Amino acid sequence: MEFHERTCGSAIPPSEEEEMELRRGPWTVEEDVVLVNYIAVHGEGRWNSLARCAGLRRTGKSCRLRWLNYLRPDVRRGNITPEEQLLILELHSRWGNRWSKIAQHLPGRTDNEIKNYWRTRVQKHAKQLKCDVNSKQFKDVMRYLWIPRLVERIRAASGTSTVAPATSHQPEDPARVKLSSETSSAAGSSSSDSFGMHYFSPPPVSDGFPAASMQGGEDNTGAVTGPTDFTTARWFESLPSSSSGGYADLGLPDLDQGVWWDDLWSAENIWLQQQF
DNA sequence: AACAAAAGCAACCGCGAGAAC
DNA sequence: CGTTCTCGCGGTTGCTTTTGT
Repeated sequence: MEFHERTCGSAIPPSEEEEMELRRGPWTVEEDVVLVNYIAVHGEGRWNSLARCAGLRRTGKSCRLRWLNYLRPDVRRGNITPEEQLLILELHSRWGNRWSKIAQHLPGRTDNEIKNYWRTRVQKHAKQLKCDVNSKQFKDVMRYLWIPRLVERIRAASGTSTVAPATSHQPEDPARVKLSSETSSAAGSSSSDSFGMHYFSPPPVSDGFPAASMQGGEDNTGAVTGPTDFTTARWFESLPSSSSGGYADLGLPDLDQGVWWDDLWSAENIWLQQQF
């Protein structure tokens, strides 16, 4: 990192009084414009001096956060796709709450967005099941119900028998096509590679999830362990499919719709009682 | 239609790591 | 080598929007 003071150039330096009154709370359109324009000319980084030089009465932190989470051109907004849900579940089982690390594998998604997704969607339903998100019970639900269901949906959508890596273009999703062409500037430094790397690295046969997942944490090295010897295709093929009387028989509603959850979880509760 | 509760999300905070001085 | 500064991460807060009554 370099910490040389940014010279302010033409920007009018705020007076001491102004500097004392740092703005907080929601950003205005005007502030956004200033920040975007400034970064377009000077680039990002050195956020504190950037904030000063741009004439923004914000902390460097605030500017950085606004840029990374909202203003960056490659930020993706909108619903988390089933592919992304699947990846989040998998990577979280691997690394725990390492949101930024997880975000590196979801181009255009921010750590904040993934964190919010986890807290609002996943943790909520762990609570509904009266169990901890890190508990074996909940992970079994994810492993045996949620993830297979997502995989099934992805397979159904793609019309193929294998899970297409998220980097493979899906014509119905222009955003993804766009993103995949922008991977060099996307959130992760190795986004195209890593995203396709082990799009969904399936659990070892022995105990389902990778070891870390059952301890509710991350591996000590923090390293991506890479695809297991149990290939995606093999694991995927082993899953029950709708045509073979799989989870579709539970009559689970659409995963993308909020309403499906309650039904799903009640169905899962029943199913789990039968299984465990 | 009005209100309350819940959900979703943007933004802030505290902390630790690492580089510069 | 200690201090200062910046950055980035994860956790949390609180405002806004949506949903339910």
